[in-house]
Amino acid sequence: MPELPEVETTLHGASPTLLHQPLTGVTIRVPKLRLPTPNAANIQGQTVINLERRAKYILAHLSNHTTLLLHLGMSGRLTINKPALEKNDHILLQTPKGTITFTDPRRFGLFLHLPTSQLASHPLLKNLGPEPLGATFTTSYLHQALQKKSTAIKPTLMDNHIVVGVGNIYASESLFRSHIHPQTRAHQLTKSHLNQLIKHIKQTLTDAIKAGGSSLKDFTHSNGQLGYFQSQFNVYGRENQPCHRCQTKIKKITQAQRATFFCPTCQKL
DNA sequence: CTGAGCACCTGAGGGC
DNA sequence: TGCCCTCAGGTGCTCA
Repeated sequence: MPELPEVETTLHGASPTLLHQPLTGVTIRVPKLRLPTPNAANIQGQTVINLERRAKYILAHLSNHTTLLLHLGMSGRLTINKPALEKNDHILLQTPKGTITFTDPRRFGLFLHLPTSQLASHPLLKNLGPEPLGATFTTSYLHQALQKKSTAIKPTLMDNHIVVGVGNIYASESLFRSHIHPQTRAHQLTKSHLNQLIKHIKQTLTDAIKAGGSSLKDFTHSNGQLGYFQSQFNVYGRENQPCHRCQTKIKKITQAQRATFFCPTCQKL
């Protein structure tokens, strides 16, 4: 999937087609993604009055006090004005500016239609931690949040209760930049470690957003262009290749059933 | 409450 | 060519 930078890039890519536009055509071609999909008739004709991102969700607020909640899952993608309908094109949103197609082969994505007033208390949203790029994601917050966490820092960074939007790629990349070993127990990190970590999470995500998101197998910009942050990865996907900093071979391990990449020399336990 | 493991699902790529 | 295995960006549920 798309991690936070890809979601952010997708949102910006789709915005000119959707924002302040009426949804003149809505086609929903799949009964359920991760959860059942809504009835197109309830969405059609509404105008998109605002677009925002929360964690990896894209929220499209509609004129009738309802909101479309979109999550790209692992393999979801939005494309503008796709020339032909293909397999796994699940949802089409048409406005006078163009058509947005939501494609998601694995169907781990989400498309829900909810009253806007219910968003804050919705089970998927109510327990989310702070935004990594927000002002409340600080060293003292993280220190407090990790105090009782004896789990390894890498999977902990991917826990949405602690902080949202840090996925498998950027967790590894941020830890590398911070010189922190991914297996370090979260509560053992000092404030100085956490200060570095916060700084590098923000920096890594910001760099990736500037670069237009990473271009992994299933991700392209909404306009079809490829992001190029991928070429800047220091550790992710680089098993056995030399560390950019010290030439040691990058190691791959498994944590919480997910691949973790790190440099055993630069990142000490 | 916590942490570990499994679940959802398709498609790409490697080995034989 | 084809079969089988493993792996992939996420995240919520169940069970011990």
